[in-house]
Amino acid sequence: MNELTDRQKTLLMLIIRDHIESAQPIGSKRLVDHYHLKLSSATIRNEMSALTEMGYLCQPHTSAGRVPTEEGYRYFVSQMMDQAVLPETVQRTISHQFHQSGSDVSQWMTLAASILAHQSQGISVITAPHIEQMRFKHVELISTQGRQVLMILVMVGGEVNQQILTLAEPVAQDRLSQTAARLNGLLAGLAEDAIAALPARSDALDQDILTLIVQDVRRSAKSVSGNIYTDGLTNVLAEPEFTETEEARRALKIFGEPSTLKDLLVRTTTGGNVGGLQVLIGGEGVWEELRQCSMVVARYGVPGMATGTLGVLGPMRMSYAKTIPTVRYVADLLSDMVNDSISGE
Amino acid sequence: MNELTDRQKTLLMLIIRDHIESAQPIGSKRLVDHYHLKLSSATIRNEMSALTEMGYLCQPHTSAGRVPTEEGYRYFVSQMMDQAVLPETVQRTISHQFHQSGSDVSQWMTLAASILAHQSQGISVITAPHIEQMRFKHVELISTQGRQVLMILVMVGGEVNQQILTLAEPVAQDRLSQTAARLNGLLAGLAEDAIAALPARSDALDQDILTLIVQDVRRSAKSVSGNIYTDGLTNVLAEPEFTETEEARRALKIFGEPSTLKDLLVRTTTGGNVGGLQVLIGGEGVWEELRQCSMVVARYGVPGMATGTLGVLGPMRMSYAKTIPTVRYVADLLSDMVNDSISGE
DNA sequence: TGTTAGCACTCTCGCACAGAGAGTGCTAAT
DNA sequence: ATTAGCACTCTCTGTGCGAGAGTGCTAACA
Repeated sequence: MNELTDRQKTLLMLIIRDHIESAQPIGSKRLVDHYHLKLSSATIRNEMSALTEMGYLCQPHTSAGRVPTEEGYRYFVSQMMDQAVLPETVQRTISHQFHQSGSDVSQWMTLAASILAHQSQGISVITAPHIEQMRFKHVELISTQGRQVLMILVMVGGEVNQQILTLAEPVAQDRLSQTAARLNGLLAGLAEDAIAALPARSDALDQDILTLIVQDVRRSAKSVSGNIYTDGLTNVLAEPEFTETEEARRALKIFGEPSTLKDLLVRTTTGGNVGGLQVLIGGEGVWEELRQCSMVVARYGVPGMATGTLGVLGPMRMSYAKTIPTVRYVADLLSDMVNDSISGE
Repeated sequence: MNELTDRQKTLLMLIIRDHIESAQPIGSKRLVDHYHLKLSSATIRNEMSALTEMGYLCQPHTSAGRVPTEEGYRYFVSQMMDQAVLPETVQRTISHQFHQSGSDVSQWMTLAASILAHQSQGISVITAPHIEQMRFKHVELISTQGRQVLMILVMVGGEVNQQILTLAEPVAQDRLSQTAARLNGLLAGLAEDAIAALPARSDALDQDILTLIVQDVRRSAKSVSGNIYTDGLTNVLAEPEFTETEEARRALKIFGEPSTLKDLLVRTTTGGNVGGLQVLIGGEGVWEELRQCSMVVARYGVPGMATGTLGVLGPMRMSYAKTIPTVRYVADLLSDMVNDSISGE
């Protein structure tokens, strides 16, 4: 397959780069003029014709310039994947922003989504890190008036769940505190199944709370990937391929339903090893709605402990040269932060 | 101003209602046919001409049907405001959904945003309830490995802040618990200024934590309105007035920048009393980007204690008959929930 | 053999133009 | 006060034509 001569290669790269910028079909004459090539347009035409035959280019109609095919984009991406590096100044800016921000996971996520969207001019999506082995760390019971009790559950890794319980009858704060203390001693470091396997408690209140804790831990563990953060929805509306609102609508609708979105991210990255970065071009034949779009996705986190997915969606014509290194850099950054927050425990 | 005859009134209402449905200029003939009026098209034309002169209607061009002006919409809304009621079945569905959902504020918000967007086919926006007098309820300090400490701060009303502190030196969980207990006794029910006015503590750790608590409470109180929840961004893309992407983009861009959005909501509802519902038509001359849009906004919550804002943005042609009662109903519902959660303390 | 100049061909895009259709305003009759 | 009739205006749609851009092919050239 890879029988491209050097000249064809550079030509192809040039065409794609130009088309990404200009959003227009690229003609032979234009190419010569624009890049001061030492070749005539006729030669270029021959090469273009060859590239078209090989499936890297196509023409919207008989007498228009060439436009990259999905295959063309794939080649383009595979070629520039390694060499694309984020300028150090940008790296510093981003890392600075992260260190400025709070230490709250949801703040990281929002920030990362914002950075990705802004840098890539696309739509960014991130799932919060999912703790794969959810382990109990601490529970706190705070009485409010009457039978309402605020339960705060802290997991190893820093995830905090809060929930309001309604007990059968009012219980004094003292007793609640004792219960919490007992359970803290009992459950420290245990995973869901271990907790569920514990023998029944003699104290009824203990037992009730215990049941609720199991429920809560289980719910946490089940949510395949936590919350989804997204940003930059309006970025793509500026792109010429979306002047037809219908196209834009179809793509954006995916982001309306969180469940679909989650599904998309999960499917695209099942088994993807952290650090590996995937570029999905034109929906890869699977996602009909995204036929005109590309996604750059990566997993981040610590495998086996806590991982999440992040990505950028944009038109197939998006600036891979910017998006790919940005996604990679942010993924690495988040991995570090997750790592710190785990090993810090 | 209000010199409309009964016939003009019904005619105006009919025209606007029809235009909201059809999105097209309404002609005299069409009106007669469609609604089986006992009048001829010529009579209608005279009346329409009068309504046009009074500023309630206008024509896109000399020989097209009539389209409501902003003034026309205002009249329409003022007339139907009172009588618009949400069908009981819908009310039940909504209230059911709320009672099904968790007791977490962020869950309420997401749900409310989703319901509003879905019912009104517009873009919904809600600010989380802002506790106006932030009062301390409980603090919890949980040691993690090393000098990192997870501080969980609970406010009266159930708001929970979590934060990771880095102490100067490692401190055992025992000592942290004692500190927390001391502070809990000391600070219960106090507001920010009262905490700040306390005399310095003899214990250095106590003092440090105290300072951080003040900071945190202050930060909570300062965030004019908590998080912003929004939904239904893609709904409006279906509307014909947004086939020109440029228009859509301008309106949607507002929702890209949370700060702008917050500003918008705050400005539109300053001093607005809870329960009062405002309809802003065509940006009211202030919001250039929203010239083609309308907003239905309301405040909810308990004045002086905790309030928030919610609203729906849609094209000027949006279905006020559905949106207004929905916004009102959801606002009331949220007010009740906020009320319960406060008085329950 | 690879490259280039030239040329005929094709297809889109923009524009002008005409006719249909819808709606109006006005006037005169009821 | 209402209505029928009519002339007028304006948009919308489809058609046709010329300009422009780009191609593929052939023949000449290094």
